Formats: sequence, structure tokens, C-alpha cells
Amino acid sequence: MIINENILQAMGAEIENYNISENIFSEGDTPNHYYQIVEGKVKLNNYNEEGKEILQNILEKGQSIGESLLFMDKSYPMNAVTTTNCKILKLPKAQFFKMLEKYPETWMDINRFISENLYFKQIMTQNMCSQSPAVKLKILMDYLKSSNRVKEPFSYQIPFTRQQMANLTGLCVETTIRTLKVMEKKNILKIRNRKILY
DNA sequence: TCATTAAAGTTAT
DNA sequence: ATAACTTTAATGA
Repeated sequence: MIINENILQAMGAEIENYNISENIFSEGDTPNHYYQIVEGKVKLNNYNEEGKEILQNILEKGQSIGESLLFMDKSYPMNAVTTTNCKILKLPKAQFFKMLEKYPETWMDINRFISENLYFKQIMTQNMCSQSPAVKLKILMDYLKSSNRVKEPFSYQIPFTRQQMANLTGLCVETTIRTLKVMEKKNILKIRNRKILY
């Protein structure tokens, strides 16, 4: 987890329950809280002019949501939507900054997580500029696997649906499916009852 | 080559 | 049962 939950609660954070598909915040909202997921998953997204979903990231238990905006005077550039039922710790912005002063280790925690996200963004930006679907999917999978301790080939199960992988890489689902099958033939990955092993 | 559209099969709720 | 996801195929840029 990013920040110790006891510290958050000591600073006045409250647990809020969300149902699946609820908006935690929307594009254009003003950031007023620090959010940390206790239970469940949350996606960050946008919609392009055709209404196609652009997935920015998928966050899970222990991770924070939109924390970098608290350090800026800007509104949220994306939506945060639950993809499961969630319990989320919510700490008012002013309390968040008091916490950073009072508990220096939380500064490092936040820095680590923001850096991690920046790294992911850099990988994905490089990805956008790559033309080949196979390369795009490989770069995404390499990143996902790199944050996992298991390193053996075909031992890591991609935790995303094909739809989600498509929306993260800007490909359409059909291309994603076709490309994954070609990659399986080339022995880059394995598919076991629809699960992708990399 | 890949996106789009359509249609149908499969899985999860 | 219904919605979400997966797959295949045809067509067009």
C-alpha cells in the first residue's frame, strides 16, 4: 500500500463504500481529497470524440487515485470509475498536507508512487508512437510482468481483459485478439482457456 | 495492414 | 436472463 492506513485514519481519513461503476471523481472536478483504495479496483479513463474509451490506468488495492493533482492548481483531466465494489479511504486535501509534514515517510511513499506512474506513462507514450500492434502489446505486457516477482516465461497471467488491453494501447479489440493469437503461434505467450500467460 | 461493422459464441452476474 | 467479453468474418481506408 502507498501510505499506512493507520496514519491516514489518524489524520482523519474516512472509509467510503462505492458500488461497481460509480464515479469517484470526473474530468473537470476540483481535487479536494486524497484517495487510497482499501478494497476493489478503479480505472482512470477518458473518452475520445467518437466516444471510444481511452484507459489511462487500472488501480487496485493499496494504490492511490489522482494523487499528483493535489500538488497542482488544476482540475482532474480524467475520470475515476470503480470497476468492482470498493472501499476507499478519503482524506481532505488540507489534512493530506499536514500528514506529509507530520510523517516524513509518507512523503517518500507518495514520491515512489508518483514516480512509478510517471514511468508507466513514459512506457505508454513510447508505445503510442510504435506502429506495430504486436510491439505495443509486448511493451504493455513487459511492463506488467516487470512489476511482478515471477520472471519465468509463461508464468505471469495478464490481469486484464482483451478489451482493457485494447483500450490501454489504442488498438481495437479485434486487432488485439488477432495479434495475441499470432504471438501465441510465435511462442511469445501462451493462451490457456482464454487466460494470457506471459 | 488495421479499423470497422456485424453476428454469434462464451462467461460472469 | 442479461450484460460484458471474446471470436470470426467481410469490407473498406
